[in-house]
Amino acid sequence: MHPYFSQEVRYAGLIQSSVRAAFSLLNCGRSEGPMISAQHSPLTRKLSAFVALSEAELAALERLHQRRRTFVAGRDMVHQGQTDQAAYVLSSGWVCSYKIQPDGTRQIVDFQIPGDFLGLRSVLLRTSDHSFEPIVKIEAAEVLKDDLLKTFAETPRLAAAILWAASRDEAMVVEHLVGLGRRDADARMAHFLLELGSRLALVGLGTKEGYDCPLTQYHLADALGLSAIHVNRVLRQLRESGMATFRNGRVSFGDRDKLVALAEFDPVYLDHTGPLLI
Amino acid sequence: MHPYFSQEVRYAGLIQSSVRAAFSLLNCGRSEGPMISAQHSPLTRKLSAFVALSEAELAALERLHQRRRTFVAGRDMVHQGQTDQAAYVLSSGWVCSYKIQPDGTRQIVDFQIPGDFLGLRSVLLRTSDHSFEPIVKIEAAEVLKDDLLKTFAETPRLAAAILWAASRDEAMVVEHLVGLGRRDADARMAHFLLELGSRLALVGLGTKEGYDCPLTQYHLADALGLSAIHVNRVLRQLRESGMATFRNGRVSFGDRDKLVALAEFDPVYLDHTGPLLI
DNA sequence: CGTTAGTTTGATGGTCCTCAAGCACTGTGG
DNA sequence: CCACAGTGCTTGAGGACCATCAAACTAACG
Repeated sequence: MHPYFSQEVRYAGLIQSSVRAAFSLLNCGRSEGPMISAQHSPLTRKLSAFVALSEAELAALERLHQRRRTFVAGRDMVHQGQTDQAAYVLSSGWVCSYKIQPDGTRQIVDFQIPGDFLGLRSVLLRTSDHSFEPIVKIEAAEVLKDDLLKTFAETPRLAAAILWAASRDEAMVVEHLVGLGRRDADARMAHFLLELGSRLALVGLGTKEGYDCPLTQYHLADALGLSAIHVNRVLRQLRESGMATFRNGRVSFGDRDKLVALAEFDPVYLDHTGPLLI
Repeated sequence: MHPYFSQEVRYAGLIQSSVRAAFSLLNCGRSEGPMISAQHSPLTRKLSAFVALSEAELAALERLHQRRRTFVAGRDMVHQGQTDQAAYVLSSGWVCSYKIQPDGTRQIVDFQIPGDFLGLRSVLLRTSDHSFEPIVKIEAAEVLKDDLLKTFAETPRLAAAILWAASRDEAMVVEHLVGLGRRDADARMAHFLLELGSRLALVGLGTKEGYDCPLTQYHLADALGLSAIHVNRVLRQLRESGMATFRNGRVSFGDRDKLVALAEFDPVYLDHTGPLLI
């Protein structure tokens, strides 16, 4: 027998399930389902905002969180070029994915917050070409290939929901690119704070008023393509104009409408609820 | 029967094939195959650079190009939010994908050159959230869902090769983001010209010396996050320093090593030949 | 209590944008 | 054939935005 055969069959099962699931989603809409509360994992809360999951699916999702691991802040979880077999679901803490330039400067591509996947692509397609670093001590559920495949095979609609989440992540990267190219520092910061707020609210870690945020001004600088010093000035200006305050690890929105106008923030790219497969 | 059933089965077949194919690729390497010449389509040339394709696969690839269509320059092929059933393979001409900001500014996310797919994701996953505009009159092969599925089912290694190409496109977007965040105008331009050169050379549309390029300085500006005026000055500087000339629709490399050094151009993200699924 | 990481502020200067205008080329219509 | 408009390229001058350098300040921590 072909040495890869068993894996091959499993992969086929995975994606076959996910495709079937996508069609199921077309017919379910956001109908009523089990109540989602703070006891559920962030990933569950995120997916439940867009897809009504059954009790069985909820249970399967929670089972994905069995292999709990922790990582200390500051040491890379995944390096460029590493072909890591496992993906992770972040359950608490923050991570950033970034690339280092030859001249030593760093560009942060995206942040991962609880409920987000890490390294999903390195499992499904190829090695990651950027690195992952925990920003604080994090807790993540290691998801081995086999666990993932098993879950997907048993609860195929989950596969579709997770692929949907991956596609949303891609849209965020594109929006990030647009911000770097065509927004000034103020609008970039405003947009960033608002996007993060929307993402966190989805997993119960923030409200319209604000959210806790462990990022330093250096993180913001590396994400937004600015110097840390200028980040500080921009934050001061947002604070003094009453739009938003970022102090002591807490982001507080003041005049949210003004902030949205400054950022030209249009959250459709975060909220696309349309069918996954047409 | 479920109204989507037949499509569902086809999708499952598609992805199942592609997964099986990915494993096949693991065992083939870049072994010898049929000779690839300029008579083949650009897509064929691109994929053949990384995967040895059989005669049958080559023939299937060419058959994908049957439904030829042309589009005039300047009018959008796909609008944001449009759920288009078809994807396209570009066979001649250039296209750009972009997003328009509320304030009217434009950010070009990527350019498509012959051999590239357009709207592949809108077929497989969801509606595109950016627009596509032909830069010159183009010729593209319309690939209907059913054609694609049939091809993939019959020649599964093609599915893997095409997924590989999609993953490469994603890596280019990330690299673009890094450039906007952390490179100055000169390095950004140098990097852009080099990347484009590598991509074009892969489909036989350029050499180490240079390539034809229909982009205006406004296109460059919108892609690189600069003003058209500054693009002009940067091009002049590259020209006067003998590194590269962009005039009359032609990019000519002068001192390529110097250009690579200026851009800190490291083409690994374009050349990753590793296994697709591990 | 010294060290380190992170924040804050000021001063200076470079990069790149904006406004303005001229030039080259192409196609169109009188 | 020439006037004219349209598109794209080129150059100059002035100024906004943001980086860099320098340094003080706070809080956490062993």
